[in-house]
Amino acid sequence: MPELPEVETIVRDLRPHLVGRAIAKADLIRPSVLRFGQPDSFPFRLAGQQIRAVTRRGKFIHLRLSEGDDLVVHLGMTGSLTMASASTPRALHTHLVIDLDDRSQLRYRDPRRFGRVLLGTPAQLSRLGALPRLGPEPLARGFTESGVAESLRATSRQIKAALLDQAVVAGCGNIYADEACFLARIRPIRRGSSLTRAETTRLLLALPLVMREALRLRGSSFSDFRDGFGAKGEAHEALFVYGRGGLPCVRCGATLRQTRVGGRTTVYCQRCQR
DNA sequence: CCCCTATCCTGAGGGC
DNA sequence: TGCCCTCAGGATAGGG
Repeated sequence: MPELPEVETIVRDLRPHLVGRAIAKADLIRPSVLRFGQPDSFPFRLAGQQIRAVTRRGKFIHLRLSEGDDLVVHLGMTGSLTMASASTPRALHTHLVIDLDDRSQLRYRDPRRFGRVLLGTPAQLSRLGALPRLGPEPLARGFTESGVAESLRATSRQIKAALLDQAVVAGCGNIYADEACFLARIRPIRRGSSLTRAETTRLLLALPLVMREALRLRGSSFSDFRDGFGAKGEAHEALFVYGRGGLPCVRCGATLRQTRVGGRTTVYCQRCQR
């Protein structure tokens, strides 16, 4: 599941191939993936526009286009956005293909279809609430002082459920929520209101740490994640707890406990994490 | 307002 | 081998 480090890996991969390129043609193979914008006019609106910038906000990828549009992509659970040559056969579940003026292609694929594509000017997208409100960026300067600590300590929800809320922290998903809780030695099932200031501080230091390390390793590829060229990352081999329920804790050797928080599989060490 | 659960969807993996 | 069942989860609608 692409979270912040995976999405950032893709953005950095794609940026040098996309910026400055013009869109020659767009093929919206499965119109239902377009959640904002008109499917019928979509190809005409994109054709001829130049890609000016490729950026990320939370788990959203933004292609800023020359006529003022943003083409926005969210990868959901199983989405991928990759460069390909026009001669490569398209994989099953490819929903959008964009031909560029250098005869390369940008392909959007998403078997499970939890992802989405949006097209509009930033004003249109924000005016009609097409994009959700997003909290601070964990990798931005000032993250630990951004007010996240206060919102975590103010909620009665389980701390991991709050971390997964994109309005609280942008870009955090199931993997790195578990990893950050482990590194901070905090039980993910604790209520936010039960955390001390010292504990929220540890958590807000741990989250960027685990994300930077995952970014260095080009993301976690459990089943579906692929970078901008279709290759796997290596961060999943370095994870402390995610996917390791029932296995020994890397720190103390105790058996890692697996439960559910907010409908998500959650793994933690009963001895290390209080 | 706040919190929680069900829902969308396909493919992988287990059991028999 | 093949069939059926369960499970994985990001975002969000709707209920309590």
